[in-house]
Amino acid sequence: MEESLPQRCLDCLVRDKALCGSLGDKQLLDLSLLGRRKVVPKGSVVTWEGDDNPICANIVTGALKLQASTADGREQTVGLLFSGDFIGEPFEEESAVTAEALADTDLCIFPRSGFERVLDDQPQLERALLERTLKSLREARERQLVLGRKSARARLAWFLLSLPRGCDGTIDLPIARQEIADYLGLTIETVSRQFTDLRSSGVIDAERGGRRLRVVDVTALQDAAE
Amino acid sequence: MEESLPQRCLDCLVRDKALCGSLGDKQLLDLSLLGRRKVVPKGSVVTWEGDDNPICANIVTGALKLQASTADGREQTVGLLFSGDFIGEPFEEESAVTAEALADTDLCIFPRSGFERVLDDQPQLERALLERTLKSLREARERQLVLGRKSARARLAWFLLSLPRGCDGTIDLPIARQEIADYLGLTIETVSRQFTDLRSSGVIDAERGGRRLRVVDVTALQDAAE
DNA sequence: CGGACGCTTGAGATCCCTCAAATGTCGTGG
DNA sequence: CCACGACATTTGAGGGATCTCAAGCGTCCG
Repeated sequence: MEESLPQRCLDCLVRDKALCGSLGDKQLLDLSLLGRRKVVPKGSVVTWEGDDNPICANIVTGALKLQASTADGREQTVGLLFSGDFIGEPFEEESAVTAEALADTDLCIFPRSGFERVLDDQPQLERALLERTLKSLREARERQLVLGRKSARARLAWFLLSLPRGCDGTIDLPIARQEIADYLGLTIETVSRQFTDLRSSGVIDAERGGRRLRVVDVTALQDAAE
Repeated sequence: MEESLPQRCLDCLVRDKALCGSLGDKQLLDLSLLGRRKVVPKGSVVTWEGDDNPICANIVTGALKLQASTADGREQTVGLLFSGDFIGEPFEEESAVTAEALADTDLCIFPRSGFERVLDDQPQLERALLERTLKSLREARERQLVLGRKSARARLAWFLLSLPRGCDGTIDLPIARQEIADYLGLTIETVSRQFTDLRSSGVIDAERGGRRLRVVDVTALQDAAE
C-alpha cells in the first residue's frame, strides 16, 4: 500500500501557488509529513526579531507583515506577505525580523530543521526557494529606492500601484493607515494627508477613512509615483 | 591525463571566500571552464538597470555599487559589494539594478546561462548561492529600517560601524562622500555636515575631507546609530 | 599658474514630523 | 433605539530636520 499525501495537501488552496508547487505528489510526501496547519489570529506574532527561529511556513490564507525596529521602538515594515508566500529564514538560528499577522492567518508550518533536511533532498524545492528569495531581494531593493529617495506622495502612489486592482480600478486596502505608514517610512498623519490630497485632486475616489478606493486616473497615479 | 583547474583558479585570491569555496577541485571544473577574468575600470558600468542581464560574476578585488534610480535621475545605492562577493541575478532576463565599479575591479565573469546550468548540476553551489542570497535579503531589510526610520546622524553612524575597523579604530572609507549620500538616502551636504558634527563632538578623529578616520568613542558612535 | 574636483560651510526654503484636537464608525450595553 | 466608549482616521498649527542653491576652501595635476 502506497503512502499518500495528507488530506490537507490534497485540499490545499495554495498547493500550486506556494513553494510546494515545485514538487510532484511523490516528492511532496516528505515535506507533507512535516507540515501542520495553524491559524494565527490577527495581531499575534509568529517570530520575534532577535529570538529563536524555529519555523518556516507557507501562508494559506491571510497576511503577515515583517517588521524591523530601532532600539527606541520605531518600526519599519520590511515586507508584506500574502496567500501563497513563504515565510522563514532557513539556516539561521536567530530571526532577523518580527512577523505579525495582519489578519487571521492560516499557516502551513514546518519546523525549520526538518525543512532544511527536505531542502537537502529535494533540489526542485531548493531551486524554487532560491528563485523566491531572489525575487524578495529585488523587491527589497526597490523599497530601498522608495524609502531613500521618494516623497510621501510618491511613496503612497507607489504602494497603491503595487496592490491588485480590479478592472474598474477598485482597490481593497489590505492594511490600515498606520500599517501603511510603517511600510512607507512615514507617519500616519502624513499618509492620511496624502490620501486626502489624492482624493481632492481627483486621482482616486474614496470615502473618507475607507478601506476601499477606486483609481480614477491611473496615469496621474503613475506620474505621482515618481 | 586528468583535466585540471586553470591557473587563475589555482592562484585565485578569493577561491575560499567566494561562492567557489563551496566546491571541491573536481566540482569546480565545470564552473572554471566558464569563467574569465576581466578588470573593469573605476566608474564603468557592469550591468544597466532595465537592460539585458547577461552575466554573473565573483569580485576578486575592487568594489561595486548596485544602484536603483527614479525616472528623474535621483539615485539610491541598494548594495555595496566587495572582494569575494557575488554579483548577478540568475534566472532573470533583465537586470533590476545598475552595477558600477567604485574602483578598478577584477571580476571573474560567467555567462548567466552557463552559470545557471552549473547551478543545475552542483547542489553545493546552489546551496551556497541560496545562503548568500538570504544574507543579502537580511541586509537589504536592515537598510530599509535605516532608510525609513533613522536620522542622518544615525545613518552615518550605522554606516561607519558597518565598515572594517582596525584595532586602533582606524577606518579607511571605501567610497566618497557623494557615494555615501547615495547609499544612505541623503545629500552630500548632509553627509558632510554629519561628518563635521561627529568630528567636533569628539566621536571620530579625522582630517577635514579625508578618507581615513579613527573612531575615538565607539560607544558614542553606537549610541548615535540608534 | 589655473582649472578641475571633492569637500565643507552658509542661508533660506520645504517637506514631513510632532503634538493636539476633532470627526466618524462600530460594537456594546442600557 | 440611543448613549457611550473605543478605535481609526482626519485635520490643524507649529517646529525641526533635511534639501536646495550658492559660495568658499583645499588638493591635485596638467
